[in-house]
Amino acid sequence: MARPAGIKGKQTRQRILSNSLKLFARSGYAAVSMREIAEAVGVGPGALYNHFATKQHILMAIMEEHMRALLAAYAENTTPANDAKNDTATARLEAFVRFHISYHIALPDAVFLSYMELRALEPENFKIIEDLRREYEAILKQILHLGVQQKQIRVEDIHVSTMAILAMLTGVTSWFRQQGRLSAREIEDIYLSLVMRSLALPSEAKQAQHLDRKRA
Amino acid sequence: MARPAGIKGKQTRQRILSNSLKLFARSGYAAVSMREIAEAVGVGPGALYNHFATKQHILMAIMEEHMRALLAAYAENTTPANDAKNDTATARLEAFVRFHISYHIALPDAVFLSYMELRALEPENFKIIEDLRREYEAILKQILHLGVQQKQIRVEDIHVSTMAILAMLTGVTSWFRQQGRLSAREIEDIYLSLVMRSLALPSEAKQAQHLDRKRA
DNA sequence: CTTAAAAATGAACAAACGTTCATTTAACAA
DNA sequence: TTGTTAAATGAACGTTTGTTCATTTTTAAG
Repeated sequence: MARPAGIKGKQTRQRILSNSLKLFARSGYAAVSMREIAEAVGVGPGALYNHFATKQHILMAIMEEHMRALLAAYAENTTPANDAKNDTATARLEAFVRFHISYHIALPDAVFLSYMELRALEPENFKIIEDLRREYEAILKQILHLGVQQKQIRVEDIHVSTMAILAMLTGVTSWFRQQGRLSAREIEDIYLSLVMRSLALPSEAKQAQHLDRKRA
Repeated sequence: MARPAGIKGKQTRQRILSNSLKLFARSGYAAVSMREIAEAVGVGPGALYNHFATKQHILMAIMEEHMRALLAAYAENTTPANDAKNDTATARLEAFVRFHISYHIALPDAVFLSYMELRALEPENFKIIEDLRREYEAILKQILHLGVQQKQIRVEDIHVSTMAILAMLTGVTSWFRQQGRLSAREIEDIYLSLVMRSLALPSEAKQAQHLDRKRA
């Protein structure tokens, strides 16, 4: 009887999300109008409301899907097989740093938006995204905890170190350009060295020397 | 109703700036209306235009005054007398980190705003603020250059390291709360340790070797 | 084909926007 | 005191805002 959830509809929904993401990231949520979004998608203003109840719902869908995709990508990156190999804090830390940098370089708009527009979320939506964010932060925090237990790293304060390292790593999105002089892999290596040394990891010097030789 | 007694223009100007700063930092430039600002200041909407030509002029005044104050504060912090003592990159780096953290903890709203609302600036205003920002970044970059020359630090890439360290330090504003468990000085110390180790300073390397006797 | 839901339209709405302006008042110099 | 000006008012203007809705078109099942 009823028309099954049209494939055409899902396509438009995706186009609304991707175009909104671009516009929100460039100009900010409050500065983008529904008419701008509609024009970018190539539909009339009213069509947007067949897929999202309000402008806020568009923002929330972008943020929530991004945060869940981020957590899912990390979970997949850290399969049981990989986790068995990465039984030391050092190995897990390296895996985390590489994952974080590469993911953030690949999706700078979504990362930027999810950080910048938290304040545009209504309280109940804010709470949901903030919880997902804390879940992600907890991953790194646990790695640092493990590292301290295993006496592989030394830090003054686990919480502050977690926040400091995440800020440093996420900051890559503010200057990285796809056509720049450094490849994604090189940037990974540089950030990894900075992080490893900042945590006073024993193998840090070895790693840094290795990179020095490669560069020279 | 009309002009209240004992109120001077300069005072109102300052009140407009400070209230706008609070509102812009909380909700974002585009999401704050001139009427909201006027209400916070305690005047009618029209009164704002006796002091600023447009809403954009208010934002620009806040940002430019903040950036110039930041540069002036660093210049004052680094007097010729202090600079003579701090003739090593290590000493200058410590001074920079302590200055940056304490300044950013003291004025989180202005820092946050000047970083978040760059995109709300019209092109010519954007260029002015971006130049001031680069001027500040150049301070740290020069310190790293000096450190490399003096062989006091070792980094894979000076530019990336500069951006990474600044992102890490500036990130303190996103989690620091005045009533938290750590004092400003303790936070300074923690960030300083992270930065010093991440740049593989000789004194820190020695400690790292101590922890890693096998390799030493 | 018929039918009914899904999707898109674009005019319309009330509210809010940044800004203007004629007007009134406070402050100060002469 | 008088004259001038900076400061404040609040209604008003023309736009733009997010959203709604009657209507039409598209799609696919029966």
